[in-house]
Amino acid sequence: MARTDLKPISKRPGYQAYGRLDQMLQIAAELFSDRGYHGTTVRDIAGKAGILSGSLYAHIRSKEDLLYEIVRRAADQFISSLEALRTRPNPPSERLRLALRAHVEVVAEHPERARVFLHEWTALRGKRRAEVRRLRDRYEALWGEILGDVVPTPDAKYARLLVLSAANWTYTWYRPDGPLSPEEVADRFTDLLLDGLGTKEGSG
Amino acid sequence: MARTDLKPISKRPGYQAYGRLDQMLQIAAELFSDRGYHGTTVRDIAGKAGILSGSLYAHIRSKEDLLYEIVRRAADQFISSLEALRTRPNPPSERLRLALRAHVEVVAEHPERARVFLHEWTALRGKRRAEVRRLRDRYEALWGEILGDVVPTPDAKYARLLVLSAANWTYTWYRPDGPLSPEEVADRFTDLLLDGLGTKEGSG
DNA sequence: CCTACCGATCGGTAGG
DNA sequence: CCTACCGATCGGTAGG
Repeated sequence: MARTDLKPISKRPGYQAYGRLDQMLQIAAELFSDRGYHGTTVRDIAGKAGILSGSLYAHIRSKEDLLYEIVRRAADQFISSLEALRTRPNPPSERLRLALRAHVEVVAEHPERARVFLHEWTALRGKRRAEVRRLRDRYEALWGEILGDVVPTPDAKYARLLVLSAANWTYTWYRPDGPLSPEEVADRFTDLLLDGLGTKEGSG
Repeated sequence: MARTDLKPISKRPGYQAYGRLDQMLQIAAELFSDRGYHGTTVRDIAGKAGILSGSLYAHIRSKEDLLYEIVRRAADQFISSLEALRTRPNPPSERLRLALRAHVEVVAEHPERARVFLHEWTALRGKRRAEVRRLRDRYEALWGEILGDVVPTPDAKYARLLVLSAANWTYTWYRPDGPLSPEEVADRFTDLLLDGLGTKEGSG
């Protein structure tokens, strides 16, 4: 399970180091999110980085390297933010609230990475695509754990789908510069999910 | 507001007529859904239709014509299926149930068109993109009407986001050949949304 | 709908 | 990271 195919010029620790490679990954994530993987050219990416397209290949081996690395790191963020909650001894409904907060916060922090993780990953092929699918399955399994403690078993499947839908769709509408904080969004969703929205019945 | 830029060779009534153009739209929808608009070539489309790429242009003026026409027709389906419910005098929660059924049924009938409508539309540019955005806004406004009758005003905004998330995310996981009927999915979601999923509390 | 193409652009490389 | 490319493929067209 090769961790990455990026050129081993230097062993950079993480996304936040802001070396040249990290900068290129950030630029690529924005463009892939905006125009899609196939709608983005290596010249677009190089141009935004202030270099010529050929020079990109001093840092990467292929365009797909960039997509893979963005997706893999985003998956790590989503997964580890949920795993961090497992150790805390909270009641199930509180764990649901914290999990939704964690998810929306990851989306809010880097919407472009979230979008690439949740959609553009389909442009990956072969082994890398299969690996990303496993990461996605793992993330969904973590949600299954959380929901299994909240909802009776026969409903847990639909509950998981419902919660994941709400969580995953956020990247299509949430704007970090908008009026809603990630926490506010997550808490409203949690309240509506736990209590239900049927509070006006009989009036129609 | 030009309705279409397709060549006016013949005035075909609708999608179900299965003339040559409709067949090409169906093929294009499947490929766009599968590989994305930019990931699909006109040679892919022509190949699946059993002709050469140049021959496509006897039916269309550009590749974008195909995308636009698929998206426009899909939008019509989603919108009219919700508008059809407005005339019926149902209680609000029942209208929510019927609306979710209608949405999931449209997704289930043609998942590839739903996917193109809900995602690949972003590949459209200029006027066509703006027009599709208006169609999407209109669809969301119809949901706003429905939710406004179910939920108290301050929560209606989040309720609409929650329901639309559940509805719109279905195309990513729903499989027509799977064990779940559209109605079953919609009804489970409706029950969970109306009643809430917090039924195990205190056990964790 | 085919034959036969076109200019533009694509991802990527060699050699500095 | 640049100069200078490469072969392949792209969306699309002219003329039948």
